[in-house]
Amino acid sequence: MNGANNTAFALVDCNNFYASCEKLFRPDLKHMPVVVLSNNDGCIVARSKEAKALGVKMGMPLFQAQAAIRQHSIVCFSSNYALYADLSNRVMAILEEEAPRLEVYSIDEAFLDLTGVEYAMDLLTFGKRLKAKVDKWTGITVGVGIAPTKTLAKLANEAAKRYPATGSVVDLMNPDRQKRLLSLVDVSDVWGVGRRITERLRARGIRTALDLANANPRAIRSEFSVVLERTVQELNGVSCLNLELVRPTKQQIICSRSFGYRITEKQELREAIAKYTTRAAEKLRKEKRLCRVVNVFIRTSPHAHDEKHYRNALSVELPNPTDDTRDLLDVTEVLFCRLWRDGFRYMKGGVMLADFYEHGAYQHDFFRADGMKANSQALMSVVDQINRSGQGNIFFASQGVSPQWAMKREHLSPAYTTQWEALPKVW
DNA sequence: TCTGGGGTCCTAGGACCC
DNA sequence: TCTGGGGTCCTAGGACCC
Repeated sequence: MNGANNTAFALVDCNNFYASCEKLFRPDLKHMPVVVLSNNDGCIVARSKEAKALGVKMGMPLFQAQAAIRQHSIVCFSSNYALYADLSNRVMAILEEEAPRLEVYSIDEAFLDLTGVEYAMDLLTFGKRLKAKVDKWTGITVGVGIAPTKTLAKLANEAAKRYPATGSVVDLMNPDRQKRLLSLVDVSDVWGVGRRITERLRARGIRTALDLANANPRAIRSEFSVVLERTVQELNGVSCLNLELVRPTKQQIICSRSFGYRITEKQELREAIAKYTTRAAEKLRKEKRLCRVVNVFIRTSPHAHDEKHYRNALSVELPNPTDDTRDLLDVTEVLFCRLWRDGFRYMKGGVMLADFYEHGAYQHDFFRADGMKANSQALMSVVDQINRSGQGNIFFASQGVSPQWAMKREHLSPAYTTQWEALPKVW
């Protein structure tokens, strides 16, 4: 915690990021309403500003939005993460040039440390220049919120979106301006205050962000948690949340998907679990870690009220940590067979890895045969290289050859920036 | 018919130990 | 007759985020 602080943060986030990425390569859609769908084309996860204006809600299931989509000719895209990740990297690279101390908070947001910048330049001017540069170089428009704490920077960024007169850049360093904004913001719009906490705060008469800022931090701590206490401090300009410059290594890796249709055959679900195991193992090796705990879960749809439900999960602790796909497949196969029950329509399954170790940092169990398979590292790195090369894929037989359960992606855009064949053509 | 995926942090409560 | 209390570790579940 910085007691006497002169910190300054900027939060830069990309407007309607996924929808903007899709529009970038389709100038014909420039003023058209566009939405981007979640995996399996299930829900709406991003909306262009035209789609928002038509009342399309975030998180709405596609089938519920169908009528509006047809009526207003809204254009739908399946999510294309290769494209979004690539454009995100471009935006982040530009931000880093301007403010080297930055934390990439999510695919479309970054916190920048602007401490000291005010001695060289007015912060509002800095923000406007930053925005102009990203807009011009990438075609992605961003909003910028500047404040002494991360939580206030989030609110400044919200205000930049909400009030067009700001030109999408808001400097909230001044305490009087902070108070004025806080009084206009509902407490549910504060970062870290979700649905549950909003209800409980309202019951105590705390309705606006200013009410929360004026609450007694100690009382908040005892009635809620240290997390919300920090939020109160942050709203008062006392910085408690520091910039995380290096991404902390992951604590767990999850690979799970809803299926394109309900699965009733054991062999199909087995193949799906094998596929997720393989993907999780790839992620694990990318993190350069070994894992010791493996968890498998399967379940039916929680939304289907007129059929029987089943959900279950099992984990196991391995004798020795591993990153070898073959070891993990052995384990998830056994767990899966113990989980499987006939007679259900399965909607989703997944694999979770946890309890990570660095290579060489783990003392192998003396009394067990050394778990490491011969040539494990060499084999796995060859597999990873081939699969990354784009020249083809090799996979383990247990995944099945041509899975029918694969994701539904009926509205996928081309890989504009990551595959030569898909580059847009200019005539 | 059709409802995402992948994370983090905190807390309460039980097990266990001395 | 009367049977402690404090500390640590682990796990499940809740709440939040994008």
